[in-house]
Amino acid sequence: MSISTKLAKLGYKFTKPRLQVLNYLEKEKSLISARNLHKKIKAIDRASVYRTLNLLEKEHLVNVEIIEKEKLYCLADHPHHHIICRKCGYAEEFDCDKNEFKKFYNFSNIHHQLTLTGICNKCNTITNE
Amino acid sequence: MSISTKLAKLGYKFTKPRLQVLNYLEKEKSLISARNLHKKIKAIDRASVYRTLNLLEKEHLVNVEIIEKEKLYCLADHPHHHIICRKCGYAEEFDCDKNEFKKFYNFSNIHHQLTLTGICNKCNTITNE
DNA sequence: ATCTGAATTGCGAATAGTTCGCAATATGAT
DNA sequence: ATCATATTGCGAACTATTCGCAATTCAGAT
Ligand SMILES: [Mn+2]
Ligand SMILES: [Mn+2]
Ligand SMILES: [Zn+2]
Ligand SMILES: [Zn+2]
Repeated sequence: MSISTKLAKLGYKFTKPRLQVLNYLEKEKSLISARNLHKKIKAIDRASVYRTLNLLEKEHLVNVEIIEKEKLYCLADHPHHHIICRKCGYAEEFDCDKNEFKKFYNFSNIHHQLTLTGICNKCNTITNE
Repeated sequence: MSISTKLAKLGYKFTKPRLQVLNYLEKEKSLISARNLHKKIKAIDRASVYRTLNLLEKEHLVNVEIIEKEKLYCLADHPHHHIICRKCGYAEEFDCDKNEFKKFYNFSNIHHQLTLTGICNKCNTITNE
């Protein structure tokens, strides 16, 4: 089921801002912040970008990672996380095994947020030459 | 080696604000934010609390988790993470196996940030009664 | 113990990401 | 087409954090 269909099923109206944000996220292969998303979609307001991303987050349709207080988003089409270069922001995905976190009997409704950061090969080379 | 000794070794001055922050963190069994730390140590300035925590973070002497855009700190005396109740903020620790993240050959100097959130037993009971 | 230069502090102003209030507009059910 | 209401755009507001800078404190040398 496409994400826009999911949104409709959840009772949300299918508006131009939402369409544009979804379109962009579907193209984007990496992580993107609200701020950069807004730069890319100049036609819609900053607040609408934030509101749409919040909605997608609430419905678990995007993954969120926080780097330096800024939320970074990508579509949650499959369970995964990212490792992000602290120098240049380059990101790679890796799969996520949700079962890993089943062991916490004292809590229910467990969510998890895992972010790895490092220095990518390219930046490492630049630094050391 | 005590943390204050470590700080001295790293060339930092041993000041009243730093002492007070360290003292408080050593007592604290849970996670605490800069804001709440400042409430507890009224004698020192907000900016000094932030500056000390940043210093401790840079030197890897505290663990940091971000919940709703606020950084939460605890002493990094042993490798661990927390699972935090989304309703009341109650936190439990769990051990961390750093070797888990060695597999990312394309990155060096890997750091990781893992945060679990859930609803604790107590809050779960309250909600359903 | 005093001196001294550098590190650190406190203060208030500034910043950055995000949210809010509200009037105007777009949506989709009838 | 009409209508109720969900959503938008705009600017102002909010919150955690940082910054600039003068005043203070620290630690090492005398
Ligand atoms: Mn991704
Ligand atoms: Mn802890
Ligand atoms: Zn890089
Ligand atoms: Zn709770």
